[in-house]
Amino acid sequence: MSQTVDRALSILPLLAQGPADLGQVAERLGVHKSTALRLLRTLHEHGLVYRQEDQRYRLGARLFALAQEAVENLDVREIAHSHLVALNDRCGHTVHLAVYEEQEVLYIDKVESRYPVRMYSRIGKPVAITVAAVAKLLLADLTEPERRVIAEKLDYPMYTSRSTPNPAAFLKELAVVREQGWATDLGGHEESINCIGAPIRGADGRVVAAMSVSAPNVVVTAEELLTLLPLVRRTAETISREYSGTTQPKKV
Amino acid sequence: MSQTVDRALSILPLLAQGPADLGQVAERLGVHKSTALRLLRTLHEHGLVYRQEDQRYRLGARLFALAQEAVENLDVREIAHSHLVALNDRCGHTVHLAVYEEQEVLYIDKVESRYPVRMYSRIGKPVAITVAAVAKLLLADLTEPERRVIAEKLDYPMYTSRSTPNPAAFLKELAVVREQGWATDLGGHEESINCIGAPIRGADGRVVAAMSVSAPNVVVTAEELLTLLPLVRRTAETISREYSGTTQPKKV
DNA sequence: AATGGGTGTTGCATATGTTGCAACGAACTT
DNA sequence: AAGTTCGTTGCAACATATGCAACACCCATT
Repeated sequence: MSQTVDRALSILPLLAQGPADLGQVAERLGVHKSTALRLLRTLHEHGLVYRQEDQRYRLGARLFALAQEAVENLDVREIAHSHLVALNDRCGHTVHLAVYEEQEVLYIDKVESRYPVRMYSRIGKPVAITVAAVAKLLLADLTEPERRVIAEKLDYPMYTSRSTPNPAAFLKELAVVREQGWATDLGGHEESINCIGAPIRGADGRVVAAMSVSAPNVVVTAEELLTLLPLVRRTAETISREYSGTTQPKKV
Repeated sequence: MSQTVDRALSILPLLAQGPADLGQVAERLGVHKSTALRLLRTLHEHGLVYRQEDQRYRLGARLFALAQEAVENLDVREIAHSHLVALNDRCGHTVHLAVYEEQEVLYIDKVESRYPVRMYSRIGKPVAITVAAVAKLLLADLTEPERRVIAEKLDYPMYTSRSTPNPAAFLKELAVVREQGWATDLGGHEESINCIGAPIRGADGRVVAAMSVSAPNVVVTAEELLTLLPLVRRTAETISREYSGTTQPKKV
């Protein structure tokens, strides 16, 4: 809606791919060098862009700080955190919390496994949306037309032989998840890693977040992991209740 | 330099403090509501701002993704990571990697402690600059006038009785660190937590990053932690060598 | 040494894009 | 049903961002 701001913001994803000099930025933006310079300067003043010694620009430090503050202000995260830690204490595995936002699912909290073999993931990292247990839970709660539209739009990378292969399979899986109220990812993302997850609901019953427990085969088999399901579901329900409680007196 | 972009970007730190509605944003920005609306819309299109159900705006998901991509593109981090993990394997404690940028020191990587008692920190979080071992290392490498200017500008919160109290003490500490080539934080941030750190240098000898090992008193005493110093310094030197190697053929 | 291409940078006139206004609509209170 | 409050839209006036051309600078080449 605002051309100038639009151009300035387009620089960010561009720099996310790697550092670039003024000429490159101007070219890829389709504007004159002097224009690009002024936009970059403004971004720089706000700390979103950093100028390294070789004069090239890259993303700046304030971005981290902003993302940091943002995540700490999420209500669900705050409420859920202690419960996630408690769950980790009991089972020892990696625990994740994720939300859905604008076509993306992303982790907003994580408690690391106590076992030496850990799975790779990071807060803020977009989730493998077609296979992750938390993604299935969050998408399963959308309306049927929404689910169809998104399922069609997605890519279906075959991380492993057990990855969700296409929209039809994904929609079917979402229906199952919706029905049973929990989800799994059995080697669909990484051959040797299994997850089980459960939804966290707001006062109106809608899914506001999803949590999961992940563990590699070498630590526990899929069957053993599934025995934790009741515990995971109870934890999710506890968080749901607490979250509903605090948000019931809906502030305006 | 660009008024429109400047205004738009000023919205981000504003929303970092918590969600706000259109009126609040317009007021705190000092512009008309319609103007604020258009800026917010542009930010929204780029995913930097999210509109929650109650119509209020808060920071959006893409911020995380951007910060994520940015951190993964840092050369030092990539080179250092495996060494940090190896160090953690050997000693079990929390390992941090930090850089200095525009008056701030921030963590860009972290390997969690294997012990149940962990210290709180998060990648992207600005470091307690007056006490942290990594901060001392990074600042100690600046020129003398730079150090003086920064030391004067900083706040000196007394986290504990052993926190650095004022600019003079800080400058003195930096001189020591600069001389000896390593740094400590013995209960200066959290009474019960000690850290030891070492610098990572580029080909020209300048400090490009700093790493540290942190452990709470309940796990190891400060003396025991100090026995790890040679190991930490060796690791930092290994990383320095590898980093210098890759950046020697200075790209233009 | 001097020249040439490659950067990033500045001042300026033009016109493009942004602004505030006022009026509308929707949702919620009284 | 009238009265708030909030978000939204179209429009005309103005301020602001734009591209240009010229400059400054650094490095490599001759």
